[in-house]
Amino acid sequence: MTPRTRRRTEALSRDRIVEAAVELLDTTGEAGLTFRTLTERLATGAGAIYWHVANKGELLDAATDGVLATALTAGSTGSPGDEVRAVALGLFDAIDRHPWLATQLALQLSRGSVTPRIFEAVGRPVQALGVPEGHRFTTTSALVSYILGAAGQNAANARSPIPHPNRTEFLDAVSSAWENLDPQEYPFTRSVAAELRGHDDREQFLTGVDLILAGITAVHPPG
Amino acid sequence: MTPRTRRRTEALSRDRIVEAAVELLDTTGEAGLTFRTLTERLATGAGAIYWHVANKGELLDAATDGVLATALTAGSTGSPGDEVRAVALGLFDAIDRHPWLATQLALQLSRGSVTPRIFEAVGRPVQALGVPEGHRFTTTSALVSYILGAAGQNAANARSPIPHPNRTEFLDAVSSAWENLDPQEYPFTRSVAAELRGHDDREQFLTGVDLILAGITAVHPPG
DNA sequence: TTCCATATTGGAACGGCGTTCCAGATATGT
DNA sequence: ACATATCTGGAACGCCGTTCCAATATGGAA
Repeated sequence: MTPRTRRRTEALSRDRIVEAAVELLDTTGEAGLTFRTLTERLATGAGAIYWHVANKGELLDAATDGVLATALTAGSTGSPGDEVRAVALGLFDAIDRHPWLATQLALQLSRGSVTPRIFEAVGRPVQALGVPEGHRFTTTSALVSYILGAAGQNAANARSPIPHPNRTEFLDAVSSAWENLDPQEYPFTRSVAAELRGHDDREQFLTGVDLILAGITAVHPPG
Repeated sequence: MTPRTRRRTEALSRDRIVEAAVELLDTTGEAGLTFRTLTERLATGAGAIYWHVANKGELLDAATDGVLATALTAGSTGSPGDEVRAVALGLFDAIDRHPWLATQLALQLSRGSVTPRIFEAVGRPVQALGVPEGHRFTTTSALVSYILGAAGQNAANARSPIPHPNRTEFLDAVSSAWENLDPQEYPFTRSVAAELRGHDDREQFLTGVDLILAGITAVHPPG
């Protein structure tokens, strides 16, 4: 089964290309993935890559699909509320690990298989929560919007232009900036600058999920 | 006051450049704004533009600032809940009119003056809603996340790769696609495909805002 | 084993992008 | 009026995604 003539390097394949693309995206950011860096990393030429992948968009789609698949494999254990939290956290953490995911999800939501996958994962526990027919689509949409919006903002912070050595220092800087805003124009923002300091992103994200869950049970009381 | 020697064309200025950029973004999309189309539109050279604007990022920032300013001028009339709805709708409509805003807001949220402006507009009525100190930052963040997430998804649909002649046809196509999904893997998504048909984006967006408002009053009962 | 059609590869080349550079034109202060 | 600072237009640079194609590797038929 071993080919008589051994290849110089491991055979190129769509999977190997996508894997390298994800690695480049994770380590060097969205701007770090170019066909030139990719050809260098894979020790090949552009034409070879284009034989396996139609264009950069398809490459990004494939990268998104792969990462998303592992993010959405949540075991359906616990109450519907717990499951919503689990799915939400799965997406949040995936976007946190791969900030480029936020951009891609925003771009792909209109097409492709991304929307149904996310919708299914969030909608199932929503239905189990007792949301009546006719409200399930809207309710699930609201949750998905929040999840992607919050995770996206988090990702935006992650790929901030100015890199910050540690999180405390970063929060201090933003908090101080808020405290120095014009008191006439920004009274509220100034007043919550202290709350910003030392908050945990994940925890805050979950609090938001709970807020929406509370709204769901308030609007659609169980029983 | 009129200069002795009349200019061939109206004098170039930062404002005129930003104005042209917004127009190009609105009419030809994010990819339609290039320094070449801009020089053509303004009948000048690249160097002239770079004299007034540092780079493309600053140009996009300025365009975002301008559009956002008009979007956030909401008269504070009505109950706190109404005001939250008004601010949310203002942002939603602005992003609907200028789909490129969604991308820019996601990019700029970490820096610049964008975050405080939005935070202030949303946070003031949140405070008026009776949310106690220590919860205001998190609550406002949740609302902002939902607003930007939902509006962003809407914008993604707007700049869909395949242009759709009318909305009904577009919804029919997506709805049919959902109904044809694998029954084993996508039972929920299939079951809500009908709800997708004929829904109104703005209305659905507001329903989500109300859901969160209901959650806020449930978690922090007034009085 | 030899041969050939097909599958795959590497790299040169193309047009378009953001940006830089600079010679010249235009405005301003004395 | 002239010297200085401001502003302009366009050529050129390097990088991008993508296309094209000659060269190579592969696998079945003869």
